[in-house]
Amino acid sequence: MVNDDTRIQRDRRARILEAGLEVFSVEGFAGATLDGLANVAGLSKPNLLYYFPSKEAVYLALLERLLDTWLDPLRVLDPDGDPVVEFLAYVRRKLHLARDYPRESRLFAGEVLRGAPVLESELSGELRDLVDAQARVISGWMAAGRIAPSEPHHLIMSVWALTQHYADFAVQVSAVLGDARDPWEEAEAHLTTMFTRMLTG
Amino acid sequence: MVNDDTRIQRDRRARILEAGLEVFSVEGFAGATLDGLANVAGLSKPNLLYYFPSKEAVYLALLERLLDTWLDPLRVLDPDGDPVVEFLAYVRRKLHLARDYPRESRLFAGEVLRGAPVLESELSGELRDLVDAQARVISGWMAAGRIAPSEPHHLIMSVWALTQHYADFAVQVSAVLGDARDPWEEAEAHLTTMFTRMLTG
DNA sequence: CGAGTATTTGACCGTCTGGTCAAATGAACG
DNA sequence: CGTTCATTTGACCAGACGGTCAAATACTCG
Repeated sequence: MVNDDTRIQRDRRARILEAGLEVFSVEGFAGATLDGLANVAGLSKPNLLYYFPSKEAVYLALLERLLDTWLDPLRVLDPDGDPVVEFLAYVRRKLHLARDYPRESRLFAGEVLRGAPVLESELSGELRDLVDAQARVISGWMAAGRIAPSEPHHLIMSVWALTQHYADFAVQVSAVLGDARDPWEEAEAHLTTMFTRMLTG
Repeated sequence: MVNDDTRIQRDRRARILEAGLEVFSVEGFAGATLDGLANVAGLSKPNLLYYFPSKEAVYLALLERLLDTWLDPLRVLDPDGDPVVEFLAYVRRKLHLARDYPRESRLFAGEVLRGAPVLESELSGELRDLVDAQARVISGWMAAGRIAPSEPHHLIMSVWALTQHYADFAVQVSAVLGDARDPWEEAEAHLTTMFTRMLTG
C-alpha cells in the first residue's frame, strides 16, 4: 500500500504540526519546549515523540511545508496580462497570505532572522530561481515601456518586506495605529497606492 | 560622587553589552546562554553576573539603549524644509542605520516578533507619540498639496519595513541577489526611486 | 472472542542552564 | 608595608530540557 498512514497518524501529525506552528512562531525554535509543544497538541511528550523523532524534526517538517505555500503567489504572474493589474494582484495575494497566515509568516521570519540555518539551501535554490524568472517577466514589461523602470529584484523584495511587515511586526503596527483601526484594510489601500505610483512612474 | 563607576566597571559593562548584542541578535533571548555570552565577552560566567544580575538584565539594558537610537532619525523631519527632500533624507538615514547597525535591527526585530514582551509599553507610548507627531507634519505637507496624499502612519511604517528588511532578512537578500552585488547600494537607489514616486504621485 | 499491532504513558536519565557562594586574587591608598 | 575594597573564579546546585524505555492500553481484523 502506498499510503499506510492510519487515520490516527494523520490526525496526530496534523495536530502536532498545528501546535508547532503555534509555539515555534511565538517562542522561536530555541524558546519552544517539547513539553509545551505536547501540551498544545494535547498529547504527552513521549507520545509526540512517537510521531516525530525530535523537536527539530517538527520544526523541519513545518518549514518544508511552508516554502511552497509562501512562494505560490509569485508563480502566477502572467507575462501577457496587464502589468499593473498583474503586479497589484500579486501584492494583494501576498498581503492576504500574511493576513490569513501570520504564524507562518512569523515562523519564516524567525528562521531567516537567525540566518536561515535550515532554509539556506532552498533560499539560494528554489527561491532564487523563481525570483529570477519573475524578475525577467517584469524586466520585459519595463523594456516594453509598459511600466516605469526600476530594479525588479528589489521591487519583488519590496512586496515581501511591506506585506510581511504587517504580520511579523503586528504588535508594533497595532501600537502605532491604535486598536480602533483595521491594519489590514488600510494596508491594502496603502500598498495599492504605493505600488501603483511606483509602477506608473 | 555622582559617577562612582570605576574604569573597569565601564569597560566590563560595555564588553558585556557588546557581547549581548552579538549573541542575542543571532540566537534570540531564549537561544542565548550565559556561558556563550560570557565567552564572547571574554569573562567567566560568575564574573558576568557580577556586573549584571541576570541574563534578562543584559537583554533589558540592550533594548533600553536601543529604542532611542532607533527613533532618532525620525525626530529630524523639518516641517519647513522641502517635503520630498526631508522625507528622502529620513529614508536614507534609516537605511544607513540598518546598514551600520544590523545587529541592533535584528535584536529589535526578534523582540517585536515575539510580541514585544519587554518593549510593549514603549511601543504604545514613546514610539506612538513620535509617529503621531511626525504623521501630523506629513499630513500638513499633503494638505498643502506639497506631496501626493497617502496615509502618513503607513507611509512611515513603509520606511521601517523596507529599510529594516535589508538588515533583518540579509540572508534572503543575499540569496536572491547573489554574492556579487552590493545590496545596500542598490537598496538606496531603489528606495529613493520608490519613495520619490510615492510622494510625487 | 483473541491475537497482533498501533498507540499511549509514567518513570526515568544525562545534560545543559541560569544562578549562587565562599574563597582567592588584584588594585588602591594611607 | 598592610588594610580595604573591587574583581575574579572554581565548585556547586536545583530545575528544566530533550529524549528513552518498558510496560500498559486501545484498536483492528480474522
